[in-house]
Amino acid sequence: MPKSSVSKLVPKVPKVPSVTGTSRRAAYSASTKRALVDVAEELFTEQGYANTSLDSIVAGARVTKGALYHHFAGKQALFEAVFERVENDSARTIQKAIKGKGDAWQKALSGLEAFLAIVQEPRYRRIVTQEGPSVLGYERFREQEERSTYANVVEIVRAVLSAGTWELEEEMLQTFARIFFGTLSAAGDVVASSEEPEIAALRVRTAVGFMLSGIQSLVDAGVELPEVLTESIDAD
Amino acid sequence: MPKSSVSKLVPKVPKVPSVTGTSRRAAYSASTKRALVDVAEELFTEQGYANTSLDSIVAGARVTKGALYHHFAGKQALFEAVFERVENDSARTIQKAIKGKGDAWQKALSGLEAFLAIVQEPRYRRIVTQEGPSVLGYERFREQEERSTYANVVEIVRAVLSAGTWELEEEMLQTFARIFFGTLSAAGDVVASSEEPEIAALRVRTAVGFMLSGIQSLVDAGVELPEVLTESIDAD
DNA sequence: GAATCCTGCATACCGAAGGTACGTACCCAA
DNA sequence: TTGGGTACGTACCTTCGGTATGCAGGATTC
Repeated sequence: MPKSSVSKLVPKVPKVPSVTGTSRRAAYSASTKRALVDVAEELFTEQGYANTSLDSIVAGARVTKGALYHHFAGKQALFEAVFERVENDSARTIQKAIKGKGDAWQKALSGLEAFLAIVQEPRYRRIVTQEGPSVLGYERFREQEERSTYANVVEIVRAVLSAGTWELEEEMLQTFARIFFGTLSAAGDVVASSEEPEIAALRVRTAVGFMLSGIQSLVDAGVELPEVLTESIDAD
Repeated sequence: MPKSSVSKLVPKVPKVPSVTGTSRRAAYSASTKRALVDVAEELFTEQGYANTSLDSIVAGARVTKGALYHHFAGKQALFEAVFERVENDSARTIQKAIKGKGDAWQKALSGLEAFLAIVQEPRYRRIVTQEGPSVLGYERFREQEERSTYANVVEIVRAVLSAGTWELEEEMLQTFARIFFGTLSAAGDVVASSEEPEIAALRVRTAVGFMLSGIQSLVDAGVELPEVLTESIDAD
């Protein structure tokens, strides 16, 4: 579709740079970059990574591939930018939810609610949960995760497990956080893929609360290690 | 690379079909189909789905694309065949591990061990965990999962939770199984991505055993619902 | 056992899509 | 005003999934 005339409308310049703050040119550039990420996020969410062509993205952003390859190294780099933004947004939302809650357990429950809400968002499901590991590769996926949503879970787990009187080594806490993160992801998945999210959320809260209260009772009782497999622990 | 002469070696025909059992032709056909799945599994595991070209697959199987498209509808269908085989193998391995163990908790622990071993296999990590959801799409991914590895987890959870005296509705059990499956997947992931799998496996057993024993203590005590969020349950 | 049928491939080709090389307009500084 | 470099646009290349078609040779029928 040759539509080469009137190739770009006027983007909204956030502020008026008087002398040498942000130049006019830089503002335009940032705007088109944002537009590319916006359109990419939308199309990736709707159609998936493989089924979204760069042509459709640049068409949606009303630029050409030259612009895209000026701002990003390639399709994967563009996806990574989208991925980071979704993750950062999600992490901020969770952090807001757990901030100010005094009790560690209250934090945990608030965090659970926030996480359940986020994981139901189509963009999070598609871009982070579904396509993230495949497109970015497992290594980069975990790296990115580590710095955003997962970090919140670590803090929650740390707060909860620190309530007990026993000392906990960092490695063990990381392990616990990782596993609990998997628990939460699956929990969110149940809700998100359910035909009745409300009812499913009730069941999920029950199940997770079940596991949590089980841990809580152990922490309160001052139990240090599960008796179930005490024999296999002495090698540390 | 034109290498059209001597295009195929003699495949091993399993049995001699005397009258109308399995014809010679059909044996050849099944052999080339298996060869395609074999090579595809190997290349998908090593390079991932997107980075593996059909040309390299058919070259590895010493056939052409004509053969591939005769046996499979396309690249995705070939992946699905590989996926199914990996899942079925894994499910069988787990089932062997938990068979014959009398106690429900012994079954759970044996199943955990088997699952941890499987999820460390490169082919399972890459094909099922990493690329499965993206390539097959979430719907088909869960469908396939439902019939194989996940089914074992459901049985284990059912056995464990039936140990209590309380009755449990099916929906709640499914929810619990899904969440616990997520827990196990994350647990396996920790081990698989660790630089010291042996030590990581110890920590994982401790953490999962922790959660299990927490549940166990509640089941033994006859607790029906966690007190933590009793107020949000009465809507069922 | 000869003619026929049909399966099981091979060959050649097409179009889409990611990526690249190069040209250019225009903002900014001097 | 002029040089320079950023921020794109344009044209093209290559790879790869998919398709249409041809054909050989084992199976079937008589």
